[in-house]
Amino acid sequence: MTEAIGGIAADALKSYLDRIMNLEIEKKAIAEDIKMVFSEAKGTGFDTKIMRKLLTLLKMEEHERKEQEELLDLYMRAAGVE
Amino acid sequence: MTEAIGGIAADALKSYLDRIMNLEIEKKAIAEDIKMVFSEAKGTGFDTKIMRKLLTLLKMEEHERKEQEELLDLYMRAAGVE
Amino acid sequence: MTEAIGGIAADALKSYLDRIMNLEIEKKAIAEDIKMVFSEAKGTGFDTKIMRKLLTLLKMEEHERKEQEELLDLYMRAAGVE
Amino acid sequence: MTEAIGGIAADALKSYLDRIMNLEIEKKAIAEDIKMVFSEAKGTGFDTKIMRKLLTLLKMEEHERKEQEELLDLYMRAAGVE
DNA sequence: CTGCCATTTTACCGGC
DNA sequence: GCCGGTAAAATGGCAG
Repeated sequence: MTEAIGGIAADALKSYLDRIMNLEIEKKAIAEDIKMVFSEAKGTGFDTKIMRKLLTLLKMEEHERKEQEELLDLYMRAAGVE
Repeated sequence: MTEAIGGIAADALKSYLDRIMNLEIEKKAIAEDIKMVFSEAKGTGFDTKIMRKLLTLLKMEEHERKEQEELLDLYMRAAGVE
Repeated sequence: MTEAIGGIAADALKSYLDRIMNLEIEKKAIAEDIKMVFSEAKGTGFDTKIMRKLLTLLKMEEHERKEQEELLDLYMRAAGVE
Repeated sequence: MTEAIGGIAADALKSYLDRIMNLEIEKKAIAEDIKMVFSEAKGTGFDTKIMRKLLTLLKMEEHERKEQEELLDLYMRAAGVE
């Protein structure tokens, strides 16, 4: 890395950084698209917060979900929540 | 043929969820690409940690520039310059 | 605001900004303390993620909680999740 | 006298939750104070939006300085300067 | 496997 | 009073 300044390495580095930045721009654009879909859904009366929760659950395996619920239940009882 | 379940347009909901899930897949693919570029850079001897720091600095400079412009805008508006 | 530069208003502004920044420092310190408690809890074997969920639930009114659950349920059925 | 519920030290859990909740109350109080300062500033004719922008710029400059130092550190280490 | 960093989610504030 | 954007918190993922 010490020869990076003014050498071939510097060009390579710039190239890598450029590629990354461009990809990040693309990624950001898609994130925008996602936001727009949510916004559209909201405009037709859907609750986006619930939609997000639903998406999370869809990604989760069932046993994983059950496990979490049980643990939460246990903690609630331990904390004295009825 | 929108089937309503409990007052919810089921088809519309499914469509939104589908679109979002597909966009998320695309986004993830780009994230993978970024990772690969880093990995390639690492393979040619670059320090990814330094690369990341450079990227954050570059982004911050850009962001700062933007903030300053916005501030100037606000000032002008506050001063009655339309 | 246009007389702000070099006038009394500038001093007032600085004073406000200072007060705010100091308060933000205090706030941040407390946030650190909270993190430390979580970290301590984790060290004695508790699952901090579940603890956070529990805290959220404790802050929520019961009817509010029920409402959200029912809505989620409705959406799940609408989306065809069994 | 730690009572165990399902293998959970109930007293310990309650204690952690209490400490966290109290700290959160303190934090919230400071947040209120900050709000009051903004409100006071607004009352004397300042534009809170501009104030917020200034604060973000100030924070960003500080942050950037820090990042640059860290980057320099990294460079030196990469160059074998310990 | 632990700590760090990015992304995501949540809460807040100001405007309409 | 809602809604949009903006800052803080929390979750998840990654490198070391």
